[in-house]
Amino acid sequence: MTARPKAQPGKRTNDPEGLRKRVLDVAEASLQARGYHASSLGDLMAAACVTGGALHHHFPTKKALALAVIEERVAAAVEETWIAPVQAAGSAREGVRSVFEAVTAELEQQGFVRGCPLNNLAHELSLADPDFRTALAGIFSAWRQAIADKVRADQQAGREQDTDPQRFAALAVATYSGAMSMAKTAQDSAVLRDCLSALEQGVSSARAKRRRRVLRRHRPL
Amino acid sequence: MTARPKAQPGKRTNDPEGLRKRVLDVAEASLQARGYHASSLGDLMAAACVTGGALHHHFPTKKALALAVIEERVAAAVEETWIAPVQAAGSAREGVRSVFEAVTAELEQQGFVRGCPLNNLAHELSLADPDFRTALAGIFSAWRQAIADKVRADQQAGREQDTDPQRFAALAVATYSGAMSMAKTAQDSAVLRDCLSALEQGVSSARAKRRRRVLRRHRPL
DNA sequence: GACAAAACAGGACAACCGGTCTGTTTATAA
DNA sequence: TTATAAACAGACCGGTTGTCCTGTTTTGTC
Repeated sequence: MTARPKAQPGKRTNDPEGLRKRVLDVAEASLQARGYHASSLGDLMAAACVTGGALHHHFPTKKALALAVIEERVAAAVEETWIAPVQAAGSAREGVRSVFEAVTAELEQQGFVRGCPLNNLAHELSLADPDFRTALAGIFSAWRQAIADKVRADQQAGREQDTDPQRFAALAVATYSGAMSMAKTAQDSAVLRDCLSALEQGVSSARAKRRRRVLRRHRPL
Repeated sequence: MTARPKAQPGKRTNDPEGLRKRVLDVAEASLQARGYHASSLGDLMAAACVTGGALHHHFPTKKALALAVIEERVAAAVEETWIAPVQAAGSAREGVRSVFEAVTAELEQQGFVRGCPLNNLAHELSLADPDFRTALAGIFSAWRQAIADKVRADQQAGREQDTDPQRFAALAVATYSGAMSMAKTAQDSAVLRDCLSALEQGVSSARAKRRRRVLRRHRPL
């Protein structure tokens, strides 16, 4: 049984910020787990222990609530798990690798793949509403931009001369998004490791983590 | 105004297969455009000119209908646009490239990005229902398998010795899925080209789409 | 033609959803 | 204290959803 915040009917204390935070917490979790259309305001109200009047006071419509989650929570999540670590890393390549590994390790530990919040909502809402689409596209853009900027910083330090910043960033984000999509569907994070390995060995050369098997014995004539 | 099939109330002709096909057509389009939860059976019935009784006769529940779309239509779409072309290509790498280019060209021509049907549904339904998840995971698996098999065929022909089939396939599918996700959100297919370029030049070297450059001149100290 | 099963028509219904509305309580400032 | 607005409570409503149910028609078979 999950602990319910706010219960005593005795007294009441106005706490707009706290209530707003509680609603956003619950909404963020529900949007991540069930998506937009499958999340009902009734469930959210019950989970956050908030009445309809209070909810409507802070978020006039369901769309407004979801938009707030996207702009405040999803964007922050991308910032926290991707942008900041990449900026703090020794290089763009190293940053991407470390985020991949950190996320993979976290997924393996908790044994359940919830998927990328941004991608989850992007797929469901991009075509449904232009406001949603714009907000989500902005987060994707900032994500790629941060990685591309890091590549440019590397280049100014004399490294990564042959790497196109924009393309590298697009590939990193796309690979991560797609890998998380598969991991979520298969409920198995192994594909994330495969993708990271393939990314690192440059798609073409392998030599791989262990000895590759040669077996160039029988070639079809 | 879209043309409505079946209209004359004069006579009626039983056509189970045709009706079923019409429903699946409409359902496939709606699931692709609006997703599962935002697609109402009422709209589908109207669009396909099918009564509730007929719909219920062929598909007892909404879930059964969506499952049929996934197993018959989405799987077929992946087969048609990815698996078959890759198998028919001269090599795995060439196959991946040609599909990327074909899809990109098609998107640029129609000026609208609907996204990948498989990924769209995977994000919305993977966590919602285990039956959905299993069906979608199977398609992802077959997709990767086909690419990996092609790499193995290349290897038996003496090529791609340093490529890990499984990892290459995972990277190809993930990159495509993620790129489509961004393209859909931004309503711009440019990112697909970026990803393909980055994929082809092996992530590490840029110097444009031809000639790999070696230049192991300055190594970071 | 008789009969059974499949194919289809169409209404009914209960549950639910999101939004609105009115009223009450709390905080703020004069 | 008093007025003023923000913060919250809680019931209410119209519309929609997916599903079910009872009939009717068509089709195939003997």
